[in-house]
Amino acid sequence: MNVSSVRVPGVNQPMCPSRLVLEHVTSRWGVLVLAALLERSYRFSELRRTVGGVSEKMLAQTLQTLERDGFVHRDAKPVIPPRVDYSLTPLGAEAAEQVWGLARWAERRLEAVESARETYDGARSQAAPGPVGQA
Amino acid sequence: MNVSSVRVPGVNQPMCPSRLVLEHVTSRWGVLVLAALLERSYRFSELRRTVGGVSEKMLAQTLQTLERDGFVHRDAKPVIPPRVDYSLTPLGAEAAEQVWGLARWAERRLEAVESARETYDGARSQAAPGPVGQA
DNA sequence: CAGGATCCGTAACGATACTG
DNA sequence: CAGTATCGTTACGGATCCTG
Repeated sequence: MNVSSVRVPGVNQPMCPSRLVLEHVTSRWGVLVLAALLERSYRFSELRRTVGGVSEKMLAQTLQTLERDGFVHRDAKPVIPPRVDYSLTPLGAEAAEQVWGLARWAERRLEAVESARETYDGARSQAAPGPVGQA
Repeated sequence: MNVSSVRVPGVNQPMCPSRLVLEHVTSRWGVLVLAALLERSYRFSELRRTVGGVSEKMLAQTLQTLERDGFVHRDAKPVIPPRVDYSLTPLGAEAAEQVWGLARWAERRLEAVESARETYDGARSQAAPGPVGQA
């Protein structure tokens, strides 16, 4: 795969298919769901509480996407009240470890990034004096 | 960092800051820009052509975000017509290799994912008979 | 040529209500 | 409990115009 292999004339056209997989696992809730399931399996609303801040709709949608891609296994027990357990497949565990690795890298370099941001923002406020203006 | 460290009551609240870094580097154009710059430095519209399908606005925005995070170096030469070269900082090279690694993983597992999707889609069409209905 | 400002359509997202 | 359906909002992304 090389960078030029994209194909996006108008809007969200296909582009390279692996890009889609990447977007699924790095999606806002995808990362958190994978990370949570890396530890153990969860039920739906249990997962919802654990992740925190995710709507039912988005959680369901995220789980379906991840299930369709073969990353999570959905175990729906035919009981009343319903009980559904979600867990990682081997492929999903791989995915989870990948994104978790990336997340840990981001965390390790967070200080460097924040430092860079301060430098950047500082340099910009020189050009456009703010409350500290030395006019 | 653990999954519960998120904080998103209403909308796009802060959550864990490393999540932001992750979103920047895995963003739609962020990945492609980093990947492109991994090979060599580029000028603005050169990069625009290389990535393909990115609008001026989004490319500028992506580059600014990446520059602010300390991932890309912006070298604006004071000439007419303007010439601006973009390249990776050491930190940016690290980021690029990380996401590139993830992208390559996605590519390696693409077949497994697509196979999983077929299984998933196939199973669903059993429940809701389509054009192949065996009624 | 590099990019800022503006306008606008789309689609992602969140909240709520409802169903099995 | 585990979702689906609907609706309103928002912000993301693209096209265009314009300036240094």
